Amino acid sequence: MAEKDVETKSQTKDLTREDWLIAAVAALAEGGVEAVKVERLAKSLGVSKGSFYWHFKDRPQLLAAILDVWDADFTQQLIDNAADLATPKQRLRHLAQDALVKTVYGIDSARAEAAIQSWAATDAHVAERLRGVDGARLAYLEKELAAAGLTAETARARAKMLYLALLGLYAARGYNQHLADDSAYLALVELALE
Amino acid sequence: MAEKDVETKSQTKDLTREDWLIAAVAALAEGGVEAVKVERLAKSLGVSKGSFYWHFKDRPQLLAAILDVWDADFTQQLIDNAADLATPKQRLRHLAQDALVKTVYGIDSARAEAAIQSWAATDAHVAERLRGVDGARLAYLEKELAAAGLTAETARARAKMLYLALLGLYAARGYNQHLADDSAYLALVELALE
DNA sequence: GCATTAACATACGGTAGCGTATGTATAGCA
DNA sequence: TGCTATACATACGCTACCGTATGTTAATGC
Repeated sequence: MAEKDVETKSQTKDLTREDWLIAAVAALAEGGVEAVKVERLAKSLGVSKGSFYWHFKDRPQLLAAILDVWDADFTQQLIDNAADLATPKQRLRHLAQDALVKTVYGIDSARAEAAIQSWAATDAHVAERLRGVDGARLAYLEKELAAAGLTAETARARAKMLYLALLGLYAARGYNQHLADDSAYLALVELALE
Repeated sequence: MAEKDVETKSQTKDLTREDWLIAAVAALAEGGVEAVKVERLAKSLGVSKGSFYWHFKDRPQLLAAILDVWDADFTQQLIDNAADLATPKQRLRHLAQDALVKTVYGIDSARAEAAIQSWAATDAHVAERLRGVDGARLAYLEKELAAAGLTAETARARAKMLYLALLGLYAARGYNQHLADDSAYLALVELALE
């Protein structure tokens, strides 16, 4: 009778490199980079680590690939989405909304980013990537704020303010739902636009 | 002259529980909770882990003690320091200055706090402690902002804004010195007071 | 229908870390 | 001088990892 049929899960299909990457980013968002372990991921995916070392050279390569996924799918798409709105204020409000609610592959991008931030504190390569992203975002914010009518000086200060608060909100998301309250941030955006 | 030269390697004296705690908080601030390892600390202190298990029951007890040290020496003292100034604006400005430059036992409190935040994301006990601290700080900020002449509603929103930005600044300190620029935060305090 | 290859599984050696058990040096005290 | 407590050091077994080497299976090309 049923001799060698189903195990714990429906293992009908082979895993792809992207399956591994998504699981890795999810683990990163949930537990930080220290939770991204080869054998733990294998267990959560229902395979052995033999699968991992088929798709990846080693753990450092996985971590580097995580950064690429994050850069491409979690940060780049954001600015693009708001580009087709008419006014700077509309674009800024839409961007803020996006930054607050965004999920990718079912992963809360805020938690992923908070994890990457604390990762950056102990890894110079990650720090450099993150500084690049910060710079691009700040430049965009500053540009839109200036387009909304603020002076160059004020736009620069307000952009930094908005971005710092967003980082704080990301950090707070992990442990303090009350503090990480989206409406407070949206109010701050309005304050920055005055 | 040279009777109190306890640093680095001159192991003429026994270690105290406090020595261990300070080293642990320093490790936390530098590498996060995952860097707080018994045998690593022992090596950095120039002793074996036999010393650790004399002063502490186990690693969880050390981590709990770290939280107590942080609560007592890194958070409580802050508010107290500003209490003897005359006006709410003065107290708020002084508090902001303190929050930005503070070091305890030679440890940058901002980095320590960022480490505790990411720790809180994966540890419910830490999260609860941190929420308590957040609540107290927010209440104080709100009170002073109200005393400075803002309406209750505005004071609440501005307090949250200031605090979120401070958290963001703490997070950024770890990897982006340019973004974590103190003068930008002090400007934000002035904006909040308008 | 046989060899090849993709996609794993299994087994192994090695390191880092935890906690325990036990040995040891030193200071204070009687 | 011997006794005791303090503050360690050393050695051990255990687990969670990493990476490698090699075995296995299912699908595919020819």
